[in-house]
Amino acid sequence: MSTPTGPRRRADAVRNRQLALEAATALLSEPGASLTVEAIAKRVGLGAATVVRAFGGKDALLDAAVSGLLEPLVRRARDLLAETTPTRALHVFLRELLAFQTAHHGVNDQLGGLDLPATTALRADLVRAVEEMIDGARREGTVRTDLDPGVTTTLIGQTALAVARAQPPSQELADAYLTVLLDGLRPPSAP
Amino acid sequence: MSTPTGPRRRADAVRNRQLALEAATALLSEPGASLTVEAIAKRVGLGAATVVRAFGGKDALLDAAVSGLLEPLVRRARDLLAETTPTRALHVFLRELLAFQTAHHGVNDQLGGLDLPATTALRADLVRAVEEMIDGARREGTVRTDLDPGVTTTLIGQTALAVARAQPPSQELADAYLTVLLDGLRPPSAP
DNA sequence: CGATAAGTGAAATGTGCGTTCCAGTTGATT
DNA sequence: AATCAACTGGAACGCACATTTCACTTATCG
Repeated sequence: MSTPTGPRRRADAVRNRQLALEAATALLSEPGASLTVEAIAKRVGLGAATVVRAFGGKDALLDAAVSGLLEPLVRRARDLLAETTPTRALHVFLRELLAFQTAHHGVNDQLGGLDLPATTALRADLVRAVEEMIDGARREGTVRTDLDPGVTTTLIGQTALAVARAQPPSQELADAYLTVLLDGLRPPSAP
Repeated sequence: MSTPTGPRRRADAVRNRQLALEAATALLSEPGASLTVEAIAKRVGLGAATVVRAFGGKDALLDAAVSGLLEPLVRRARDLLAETTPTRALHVFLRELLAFQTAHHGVNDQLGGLDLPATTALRADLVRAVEEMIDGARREGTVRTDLDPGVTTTLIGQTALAVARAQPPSQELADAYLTVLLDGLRPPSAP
């Protein structure tokens, strides 16, 4: 496929687009951030119009920002699945997922009414990867099989969201979640 | 204390106030409900102004509605503490708490930026009751003691919230949560 | 350079929502 | 029935945001 030659893009516009993306990404990790276009613009000394235009709308900007955060996480999940046993992948990944949610508190908070296609797709990838881990772990006998696999996945996802919503989010709380979740997911009579 | 004699209150105003409260309460249990003053008003055929005036503001209306839902739950928690052992109270109450969240999906969803004093107070009561259950259950040896009690309470509360946010909320999911949570909360080497 | 299209941001516009106004209506009291 | 304060709801207002406009600026290229 050939890169379609659109109208010329000026270097400063490209740089401003990058600045806006970084500002949005930074705000996503701050608990009380307002996440308005003006707030994002002010953070890098741009006008609101410039920020919006660079992405064609606020939704697209946030979609890009969230996707940028999610992408490495999805890659990590896939890598773990390839490198190690499902059980170990599940344990390691859950720890990292909860740490991610603790660090990027705002990622799932104010995003309710927005249309974020790339983010939605990445989330689906994440769910698929976790399902694979659970499926494998069940086969290995380290995860209980008396629950529906899909329900188990949802449970894990919602648990991750819950960590992000705690006030304040703390690593201690995330650790407690992980401990309880993993113990609760074990087969009722396993070591 | 004597009831302060304010201006006369007409019967239809009292009735409309009640209608508005019921409409708000009903909307709180509907997943996709918009929860705007207009939506509440339209539901009972009143004007938006009337609905707002009856409570002195949207926040006060929702505070009353949510409190009305929460009150029986708090009473139930206290009753269980008085009637039975902490362990049994914890198990029974958790099941009912999750059922409540499943039924009243919207209660915690769109309420972020609002000021709800009565609701906040009731929530604190609820937290206190659950803390008491956990404390007692720990003493009875049915809940693990390697986690901070406060963290354990937060964990339970966030789990309840997570149930409400699932799409769609189902009793099956709530049951799965309960199973995993209770198994995970047991001391690592208990039956 | 000089020409010109791309880019910029302050201000204008549009939208959704809670709240307030006010002219008209209605329940209560005598 | 007559009076009057309480009540009502459509319209106006205020506010917070996202988005668009447009006169001005600036990077880019011959």
